[in-house]
Amino acid sequence: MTPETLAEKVLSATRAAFEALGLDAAALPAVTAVERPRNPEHGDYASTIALQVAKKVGANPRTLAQEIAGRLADVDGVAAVDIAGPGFMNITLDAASAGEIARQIAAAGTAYGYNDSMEGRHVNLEFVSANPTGPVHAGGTRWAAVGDALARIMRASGAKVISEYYFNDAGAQIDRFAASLLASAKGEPAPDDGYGGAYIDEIAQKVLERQPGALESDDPREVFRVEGVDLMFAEIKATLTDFGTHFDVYFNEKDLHDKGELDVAVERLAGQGHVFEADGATWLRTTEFGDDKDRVIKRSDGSWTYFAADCAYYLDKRERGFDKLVLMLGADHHGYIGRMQAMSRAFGDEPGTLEILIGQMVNLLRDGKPVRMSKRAGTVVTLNDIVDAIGIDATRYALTRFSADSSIDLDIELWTKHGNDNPVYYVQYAHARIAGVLRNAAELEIDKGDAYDASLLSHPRENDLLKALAEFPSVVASAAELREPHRIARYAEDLAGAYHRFYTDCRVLPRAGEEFSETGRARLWLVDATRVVLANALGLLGVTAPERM
RNA sequence: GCGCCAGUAGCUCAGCUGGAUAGAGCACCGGACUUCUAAUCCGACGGUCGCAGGUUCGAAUCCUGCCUGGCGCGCCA
Repeated sequence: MTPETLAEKVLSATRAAFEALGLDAAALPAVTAVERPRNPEHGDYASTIALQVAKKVGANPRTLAQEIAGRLADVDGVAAVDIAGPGFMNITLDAASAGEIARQIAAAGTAYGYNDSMEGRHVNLEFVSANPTGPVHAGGTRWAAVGDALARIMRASGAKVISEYYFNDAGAQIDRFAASLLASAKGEPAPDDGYGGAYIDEIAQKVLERQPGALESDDPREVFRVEGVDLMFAEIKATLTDFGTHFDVYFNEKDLHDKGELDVAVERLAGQGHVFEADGATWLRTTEFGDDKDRVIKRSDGSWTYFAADCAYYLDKRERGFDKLVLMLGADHHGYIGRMQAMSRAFGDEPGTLEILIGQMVNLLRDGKPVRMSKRAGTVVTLNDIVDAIGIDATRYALTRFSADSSIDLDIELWTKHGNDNPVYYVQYAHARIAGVLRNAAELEIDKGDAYDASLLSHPRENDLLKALAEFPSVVASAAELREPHRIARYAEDLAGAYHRFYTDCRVLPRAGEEFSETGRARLWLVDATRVVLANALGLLGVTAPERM
C-alpha cells in the first residue's frame, strides 16, 4: 500500500466515523496525508487528522481517533492502528502490503515518481537569461541547475513545461559590449563603462577572423556588435548544453522590437487605463498594484526602457498560451518583483499568473576563502570556472541541494572529496553499489523472476527502505508544487542512507555454496526498486547515476 | 529610511502550508573490513531553534517588535 492510498483510507474512515457520530462532514479536508514518523514506536505511518478536525466540530480528539482507528484497522493491508498522546493515530502495515511497493516500482520503471499533481498546467519557465555580454556567471549557474531540475520535476508532475532563455540582445549593455570589442580589436583599453576580461580580447580576435575587414568597414562597431553577440551567445549556448541544461526556446529581445511588440504591449496597458505621461516620459502606474513607485516605459528622449521590453515579453508569453509564467531571478534583481507583478496585474491577469522565484547568491570557496579571479572573465566566477573546479555532477548537485532562499558557499575541497561528507558521492555510491549487486547476480545467473513474497521483507532495514521508496512520488509532487528541487536531493540522500544501512545488515545474494533463498529473491526486488528510484531522483536533478565508482 | 532573504549542534545545512523526545552529514571519541564495492555502517558526544512578546490543546513553523549578516531600492540593465 502506498502512502497516498493509505491517506485516502484514513480520510474515508474519518468520513465514516463522522457519520456514525453524527458530526458535520463539511469540517473534513478534501485531502489528507500520512507522515513517516521518525520514531519506530510510532508505527509505519501516522495521521493527525483527528487532532486537526476535532476542534472544528467540538469533539474529543482521542474519542474521534478511536472511532477512526476502529474502521481503519479493518482495511486490507493495515495490521494495527494505535492511538497515542492527544489523538495521534499510529498505523502499522502488513509486511506484505508494505512490500508491494517494490513490484509497483519495477512495473513503472523510469516513470515511477511521476504524478499528476500539475496535470493540465501549461508553464513557461524562464531562467538564466544572462546578457550575451559575457560568460554565464555563478548566479546564472545556480539557475541553470535549479531551473533545469525544476523543469524536469514539473514535467514529471504532469505539467507541460517550456523552458526559456531570454536573450537581451538590444539596449545599452550590448552597445557597451560592442564598444569594448572594438576597442580591443584596435588595441585600445576598454572604455570606462565597458567590459573587461580576457574573453573580450578572444571574442574580438574571433570577429576579426570572421570579418578581416571589420575595422575598415563603414560601421565597425556594428560589425563587432553583430558578430560579437553571435559568438558570445554561441558560447553561452554551448556552455549550457555541455552542462546538461536544455532550453526549448532561446528568445531574442530584438525580435520584440523588430515586430513592434513593445508598442502593442503599451497600447494594451494604456487600454486598461494604467499608462500616463509625465515629465515628457511615458509611465506605467505600477503603484496601483502595490509597487513602491511608478515605472517609466518610454524615456523622455523617446527610447524604450528595459521594463518596456519586459512588458512586451510578458504579453508575448501570455499570447503563446501559457497559464503560468515562472521567472527565476538572482537576489540582486529582487527589486524587480514589485514592478513585474504590478505589470502582470495591469494586463488584467490574476495574481499568481506570474510567479517570480529568487535565488540567493553563490560563492565559490577555496581554502575557505572566496575565489574571485577568473582568468577569462575578470572578477566574476563563471559556470566554467565552477565546473572546472568540481565537475558537472557535483556542480549540479551542489546547486540543487539547497533551498534557493539560502545563499551557497561552494567549497571546492568538499565537493571534490570522495567520501561521506560529499553528498553527491554518497548518493551516487549507493547507486553504484546496487549496480554491483545486480552485476554479481547476473554473473551468478540469478534472476529476480516474475514474483516474490513481499511478506519476507520484514527486517527493520527493509521496512525503512520500503517506506523511503514509497515516499518518492509525493516528494516529486511537493517539489513541483513548491518549486523546490532541493527536496529531491534531500530525499535522494535519505534514500541512499536507507539503502546503505539495509546493505550492511541484509545479505542479498547467496554466499559461496549457498542456495538463492526466497528472502534473497525478495531482497533482489527491493534492490532493483532502489536502483530505479535513485536513478529517477538523480535524473530529475540532471545528475548521472553511475554503474561503477 | 524602506523592501527581500537568512539566523536551528563546533561547521555546512534540512525541517517552516502548526503536531509526539527538533534531524542529517561533517568534526571529535569508541567500534565493524577473508567486502554481494568500507566512497559504507554502528555507537557516543553535541541544541536558550538570533532575542522578546503574542495567538492555542500544542510554535523551529503563524503574528508583532527588535538584533545581526547578505542583497536591493535610477528616465541603468
